[in-house]
Amino acid sequence: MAQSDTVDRILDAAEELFADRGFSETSLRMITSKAKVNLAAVNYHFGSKNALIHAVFARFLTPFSATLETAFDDLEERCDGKPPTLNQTLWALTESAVRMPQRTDKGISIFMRLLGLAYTQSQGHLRKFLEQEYSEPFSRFMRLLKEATPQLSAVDRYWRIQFMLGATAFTMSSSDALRDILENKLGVETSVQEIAARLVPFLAAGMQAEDTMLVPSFEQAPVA
Amino acid sequence: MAQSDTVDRILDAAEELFADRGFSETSLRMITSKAKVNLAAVNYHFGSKNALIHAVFARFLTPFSATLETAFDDLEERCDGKPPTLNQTLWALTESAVRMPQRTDKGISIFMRLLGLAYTQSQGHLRKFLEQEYSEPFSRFMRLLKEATPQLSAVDRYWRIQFMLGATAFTMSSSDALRDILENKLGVETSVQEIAARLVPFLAAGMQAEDTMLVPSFEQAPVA
DNA sequence: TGTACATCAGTGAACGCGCGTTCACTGATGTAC
DNA sequence: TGTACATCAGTGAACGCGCGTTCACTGATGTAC
Repeated sequence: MAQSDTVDRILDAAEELFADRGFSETSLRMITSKAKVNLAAVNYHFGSKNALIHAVFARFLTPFSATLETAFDDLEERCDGKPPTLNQTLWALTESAVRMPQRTDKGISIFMRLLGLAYTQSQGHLRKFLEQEYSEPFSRFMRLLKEATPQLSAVDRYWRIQFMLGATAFTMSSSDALRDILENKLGVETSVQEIAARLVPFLAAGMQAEDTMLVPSFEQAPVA
Repeated sequence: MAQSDTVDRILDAAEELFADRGFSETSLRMITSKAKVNLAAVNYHFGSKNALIHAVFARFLTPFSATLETAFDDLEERCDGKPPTLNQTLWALTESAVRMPQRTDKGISIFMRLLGLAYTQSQGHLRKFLEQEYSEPFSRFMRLLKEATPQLSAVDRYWRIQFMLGATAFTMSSSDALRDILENKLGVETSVQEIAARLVPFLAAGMQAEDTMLVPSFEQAPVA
């Protein structure tokens, strides 16, 4: 074995296994045997299992957040002064994700599934790590969303952003399984790009929905 | 201790811990000590940890699916012959969930969070169990969605249903945490009912979005 | 150029721990005769 | 009414196992003099 592709082999194996099975369902023994590497190598190179999880995220999030920053820079420049629209903002994010240099062909779906898991599995250490390292592009995205939806109250906007995150994280995080079902049931193949192209209009429409609380038979129409 | 509230105490404790931390992060020792019950009692009454997980789901899904069936019956009767609208269908589901008799005040959010986890954590046995036991109301809901959105192609509808499920499962599954943030940041209290009241218009708008693929700078506008 | 030492990637085996599960047992209650 | 037995909920202690981590060690490469 060459000198230190060991680190990369561990990261590759861990990334795929984590995406497949979640963090606590993936043992170091699975990772090291998939990576064809000694069990102790993980602790030698990374220090702990948690630190390995952080490294897996850092490897794709660091370049992604850089790409995203420049995409937002470009967008704001093109709009000189005026705030970008919701569609433009969502597409800037989507494009950045799709255009990221991929290590493998299933790169994006692994990447999305990991993000979904980060939100979903209750790994306190990971959430803390992500907040520390990547709060900046996240806040910027939130600011752009805010400027693109001035008609929404803060509370409405807050919840609709959660709905968007949910639809995205959930769909992308199970997209391999979903795509399989779709291919079997409907005989259609779907790329991540195509899913994104379907998702963005859905999200944009949801974000901009009128709050018509004309509800057939609900006890009391709640706050508008 | 009385004769067999043991079973219920185990179910109560398990339900709450699973919702908080996920399945594999919750040990039988946590459950039995929270329930103030002997460790061996879980295997005595349920047979295994997996069977306990199934029992937790069955306890709330069985009455819920009954409620849902009658809600759909009512709805279809009221519409006599014509297919119910998307809004009516979504509200029938929402109302059934909200109206379910609750064991505790945080009943619904636990219930929603468990459903989210079921989708999200890769517990093969659980998915199999749910498909076996509750496929009927699920298929019926899918059929109603189909009839309420005749303008959509099968593929579009498929993906948009995934987006809806994602937004719902994700939001509801972390709704306690989200609500806390909201109360701290914006000083607003939000009930599950209010979240639902915000979610339904978002979903309906997303489902009925026009597929305007007028995209600023995406390499190739994908299939419509 | 040759020797001594330091550094570093990697290894094999073991560590202690918490896990789900099992097993022999208890003690209360119900049933048969 | 009294005795023998069966049933059943629950218990305490232990089982074997897989986990993340540690530790003493190896062997190759680089550096100092």
